[in-house]
Amino acid sequence: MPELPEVETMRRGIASVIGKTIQSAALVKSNYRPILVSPRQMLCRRLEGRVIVDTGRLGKRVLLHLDDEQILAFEPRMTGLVLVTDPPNQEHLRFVAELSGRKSPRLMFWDRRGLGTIHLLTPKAFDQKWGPHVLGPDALRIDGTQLRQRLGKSRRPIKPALLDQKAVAGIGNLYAAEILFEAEVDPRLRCDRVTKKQWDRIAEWTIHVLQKAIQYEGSTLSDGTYRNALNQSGQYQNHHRVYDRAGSNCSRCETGVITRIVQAQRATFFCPGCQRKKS
DNA sequence: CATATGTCCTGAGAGC
DNA sequence: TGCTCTCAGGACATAT
Repeated sequence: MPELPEVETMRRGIASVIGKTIQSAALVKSNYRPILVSPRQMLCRRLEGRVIVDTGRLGKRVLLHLDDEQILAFEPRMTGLVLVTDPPNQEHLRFVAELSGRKSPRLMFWDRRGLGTIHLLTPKAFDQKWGPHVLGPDALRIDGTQLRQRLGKSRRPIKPALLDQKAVAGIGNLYAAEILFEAEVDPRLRCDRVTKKQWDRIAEWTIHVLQKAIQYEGSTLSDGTYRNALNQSGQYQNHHRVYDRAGSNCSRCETGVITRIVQAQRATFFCPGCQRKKS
């Protein structure tokens, strides 16, 4: 489940496409749900001949900035991968762009479950769809004041609130759990009862946890889907302290047992010993 | 407006 | 062994 660290790793992994020209592009799967590709018509033709001038990331999306100012955006959602090497299989390959260069480089989008999206957007359309009025600040640049402004009056529990991309962009289910563990905040605590100090701690640990996860090239869970651009597993799963560790002893308080609960239809992992509801 | 729930999708793993 | 069923959680549509 690509969240910010996995998407950032993908972005870094495709640096070699910068400066290359898209010679041809094709949507591979004819049965790919049309709503997931926008525009439905002409997308590939509008790409042909364009130069990729830069890569970027917006929350959990990989961006390619083109020389005509259009932006090609890949949104991996659950199982999507942006690749410059062979995908895990041919069956779920969704998009291929042939690029200029001696080694005939390719840029591909592979997606086993097919929930991911591909968008080609003008700057104006991009802003309307994902501008600052839609998405919150990037999680790597968040601070406690911003979090408190955006969530401090909410009655939702803090953990599902951190998944709200309008509040802060890039955090998903896995890292929300890790962040709250490090910040020692109970995931069930209502936002409007989180103290200023706690918001600061949550923001600090958000940046720290995500940076660390980027260093380890993201988390490859037991289904093995997530790979970096060189088709290698991430390593941050070996550093998870709560996620998918129900039943283990807490690595911090040594007396607590990591517990799995369900919040807003999503699994939450935490240590009831050291993430106690306070304030 | 804020918040909750339903939907899409595939394949791993559980349980019989 | 082989079948059926549940579950995983991105973003967004619809309901409350």
